[in-house]
Amino acid sequence: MANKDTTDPERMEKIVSLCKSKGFIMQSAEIYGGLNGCWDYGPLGTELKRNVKEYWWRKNVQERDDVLGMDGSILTHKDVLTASGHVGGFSDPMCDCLLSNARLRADQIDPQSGTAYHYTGASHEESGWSVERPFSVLLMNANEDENKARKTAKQFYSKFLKDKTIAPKKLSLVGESSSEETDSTCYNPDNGSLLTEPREFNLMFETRMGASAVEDDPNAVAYLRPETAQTIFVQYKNVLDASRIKLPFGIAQIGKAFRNEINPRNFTFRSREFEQMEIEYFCHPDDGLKFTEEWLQKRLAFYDEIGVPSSKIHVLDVPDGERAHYSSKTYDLEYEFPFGIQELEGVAYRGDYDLSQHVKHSKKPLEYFDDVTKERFIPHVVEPSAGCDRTCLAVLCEAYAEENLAEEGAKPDIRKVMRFKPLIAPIKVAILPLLKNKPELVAKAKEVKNLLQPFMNVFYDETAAIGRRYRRQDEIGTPFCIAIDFETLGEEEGKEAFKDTVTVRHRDSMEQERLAIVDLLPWLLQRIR
RNA sequence: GCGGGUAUAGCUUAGUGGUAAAGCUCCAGCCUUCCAAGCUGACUAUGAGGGUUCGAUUCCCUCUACCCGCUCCA
Repeated sequence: MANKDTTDPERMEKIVSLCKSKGFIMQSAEIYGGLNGCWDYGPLGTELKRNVKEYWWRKNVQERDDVLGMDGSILTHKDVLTASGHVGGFSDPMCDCLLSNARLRADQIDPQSGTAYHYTGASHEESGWSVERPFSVLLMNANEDENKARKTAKQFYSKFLKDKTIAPKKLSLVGESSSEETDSTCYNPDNGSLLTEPREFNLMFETRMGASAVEDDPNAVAYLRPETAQTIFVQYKNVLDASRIKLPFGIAQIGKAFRNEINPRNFTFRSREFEQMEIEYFCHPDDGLKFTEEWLQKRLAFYDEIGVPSSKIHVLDVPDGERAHYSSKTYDLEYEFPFGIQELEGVAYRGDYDLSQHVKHSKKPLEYFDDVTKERFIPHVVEPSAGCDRTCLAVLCEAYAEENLAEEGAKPDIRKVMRFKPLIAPIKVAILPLLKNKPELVAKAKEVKNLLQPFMNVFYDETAAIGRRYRRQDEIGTPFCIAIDFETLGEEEGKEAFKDTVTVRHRDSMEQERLAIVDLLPWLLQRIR
């Protein structure tokens, strides 16, 4: 593992700020104070995300003979997620220590025996302060007496003091205290403090379907899917039968998934609502590991093509014990975000776990029959599962750049540039008449705009000076700017040959070249795909 | 979920228990023949809710969101 610190909070702040001010990504429901862990994509962010998804779809579905698409429902039958293990195994009961706030897994606490002392509250006579709240302490060593328990209890009650200058020992415990011998998992083994009741942390959003009259009907429960994968497994047989495809083949899906994360963090990186781009690739059991390696390479190439170079991606071969129990091989693709090295995608060899679970729970046969070898088996699955929002965030982070264009010694002139690959850029080309108060230039520019608009996302701008307009496009990552000038009109003495040509200005180099208007469309199409 | 921090205009920041300031951006106009020129003008803000107060953006409480550290992450 690389231990060098790649974090850069200031850079991240600038990126977040640019995302908002330019309309890439905004906080959800901002005017109402925001919704925790939810984000909205603005006009440019939406274009960017569409481009990422469309390119992913093109490369992984349309340009392959062995991958088919689907689009499953978000509301998910509870039995599907029971079979997958999400309903039962996805939640660990957790307890919090009332004294230290440490969080413990309830099923990992060993029973402690000793004498439990119970208190009902505490007060501070001089200030008149008091609190009523039951609390208990377990003394686990025979050589400790109640003074130890009282001391711990006072520490607990002192947490409720507003005046932090009052020492815990100045408090008086109130109410009847009682004690008994016990053997219990209700106490923190480290300090004897009472723990909270075990609480379930299921990360799935639960909802109820149908009329409100059935509110208590357990059969009305449905979930927002916590991953897109299960909708694929559940439809695997239907897709197979409907499409006449043969193993090995994949089913791809782009769609929303939802997890009630305890702690959303890092801008859009960990959100409660997020979009996945997943392929479940079904194959013969003998081929699983081979395809895992193949998909890893394919996925790395993909990131490179959209502007996230492999040099910034760390491939983690997830070691034994850290993989999901059903996976015998998992690669995590991690990107050097400004807030740390974090996972973009997992390529997991899931064996036949998912399909077998659905066979077991649905009692429907999901075997594959190979007509050539006469074999009947449950296919194994390789799953490249990418986070779409994370990918977009990585693209944004990677694209962000600042340049100082000023001469040495002069005051800095900072150019902000989003160096998106043209393929991914929200706007492909900006059409700019050199001046707006010359109607011929404006008319010609609009002509060029109308020529290109049916084929790509273009932007027309006639306000302000041309240099300013170039910089504006730099900030939102438009790779090409077309300027319509007087030479375009063919009115310049001695430059009649330039009639119906324009200058194309390149975002990254700021260099310009002259192209005939008739050549523009093919020239651009070649560069934006 | 715990601890710490933050919240003033689209962005970045001032400031104050008594009319909230600036730069940039944006918009309109003038000007402008290729990289944020200049001039004029306009718009826009104290996260939400309570409390104290004659008066709160400022002090207090609660909530919400964001950031950092834990924790968690099938």
